[in-house]
Amino acid sequence: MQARKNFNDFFKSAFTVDNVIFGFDEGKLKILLIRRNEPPFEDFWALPGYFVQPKEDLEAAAARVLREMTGMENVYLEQLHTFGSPGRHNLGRVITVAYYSLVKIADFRPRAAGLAQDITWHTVDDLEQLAFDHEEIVAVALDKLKKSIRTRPVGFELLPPAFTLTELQHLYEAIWETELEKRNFRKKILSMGLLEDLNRTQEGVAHRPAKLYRFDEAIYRKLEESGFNFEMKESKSK
Amino acid sequence: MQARKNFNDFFKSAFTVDNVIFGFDEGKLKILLIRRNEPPFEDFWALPGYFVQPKEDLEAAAARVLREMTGMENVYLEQLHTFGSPGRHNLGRVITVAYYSLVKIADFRPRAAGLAQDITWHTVDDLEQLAFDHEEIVAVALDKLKKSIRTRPVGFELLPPAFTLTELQHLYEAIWETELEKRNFRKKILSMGLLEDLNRTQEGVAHRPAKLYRFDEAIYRKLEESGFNFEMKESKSK
DNA sequence: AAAGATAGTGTACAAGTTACAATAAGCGGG
DNA sequence: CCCGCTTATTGTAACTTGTACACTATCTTT
Repeated sequence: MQARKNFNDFFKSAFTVDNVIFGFDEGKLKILLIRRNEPPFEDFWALPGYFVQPKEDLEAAAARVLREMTGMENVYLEQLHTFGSPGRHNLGRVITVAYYSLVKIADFRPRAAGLAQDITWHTVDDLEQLAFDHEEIVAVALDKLKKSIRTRPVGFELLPPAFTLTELQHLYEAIWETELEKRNFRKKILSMGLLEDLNRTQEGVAHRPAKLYRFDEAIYRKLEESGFNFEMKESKSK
Repeated sequence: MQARKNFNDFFKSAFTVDNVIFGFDEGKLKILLIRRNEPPFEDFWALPGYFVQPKEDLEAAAARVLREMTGMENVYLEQLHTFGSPGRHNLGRVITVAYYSLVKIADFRPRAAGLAQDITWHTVDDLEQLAFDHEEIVAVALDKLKKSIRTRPVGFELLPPAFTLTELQHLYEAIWETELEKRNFRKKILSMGLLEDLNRTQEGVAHRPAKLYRFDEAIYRKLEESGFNFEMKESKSK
């Protein structure tokens, strides 16, 4: 096949992590983008990302980027896909491990500090052209998110600790780009027994205030162990 | 944050692809392993893998490894997860992009040729210790496969072009490590309309021969476009 | 107190899932 | 050729889940 090589003879490549950070606000699904202030793709919006350090674990690198850019810690973070086409970066070969995270947008405090870069939320259905292959990465992340909220209770990561059923429904509708039937949605989600009624209601709304719920993760863990499968369906109806 | 660096100052790492190649034979789920003939982990079984070449796409590298090791082409291949702990390789930092593939084991012709290495199938439920972190990679692949056959008709990739319903059922049972109820399994899979009855039967068996079916991918594509979702459930019963 | 807005709820029908057992079709041996 | 062995094939009733659909309740504002 080929002669035995010394380890250091093998090709090495730069590698980064890029983070698709999802948030939910004003009834819309958003992602956090950073405006580049140096070439290549200067002035384009891009996914937050950075080079992985020599002794740094991949997930740690993704968490670091998240912390440095947004000040947020302990948020939902999961590896998505690795993108490594030889031509994806024009300064040389860069392989990127993409992560996606789900954050409560209210906790976001942009840490623009030393960066002098814009960091802002963009609604996903009207993105301009992004740097590098980041549009493709976002597309893969969206696809993953759509599947993910179907089979795991991750949607709650995008909502505040106390939320109304209508807010939760709007979240699903925004991600799936469908409309769901109110009574059936409530029946389904409540029947799983994962929501705790907080016996509180919304305040400051000009109509009947809705009850507030929280997601009970402890119960979910217990149910999961005994074979329970979370599952929501995109029904076809209005 | 930090001074602007020249691109070439960033840390670089070696990159490999590793391939979890699944097959199904004798009613058991198997994976293809290669016995290492050089340190580190000399004489340990390992996943087939190799360094990614400078201008090579990741998926192309995975396909190349598959071809070189097994002679197989055009098989099901999908990216699984990227493993990059700083300590996972003791000669230096090596990041591996793991792929998994599903092959028809009957097509396998080991190309041991120049390699002088053993390449053999191992049943997944009794693996010895593997090289590097390959046990973890296999575990992730197994997990993925279990989920995958539930929601996409990929199981057929592991079966010969013509198969019986019992074989298909055994495949699901092997992967899920459950037993399924015969009548309900058949009803479910046939009701999807994805199987074409070949009007042929098994030969050379000492009992009533079973009908042979094939998976009709064209129909699946059509159904998928119109919103159909493949879905099989691990029922709890025998 | 009336208007405006959103919250909250029940029921009948359809579709899908589950549990369960008897008959059919080949082969091989006597 | 008949019997026994082995696996293949099939239906139905009870139950669970999904779907379609519209009215009343509660709060705020004027």
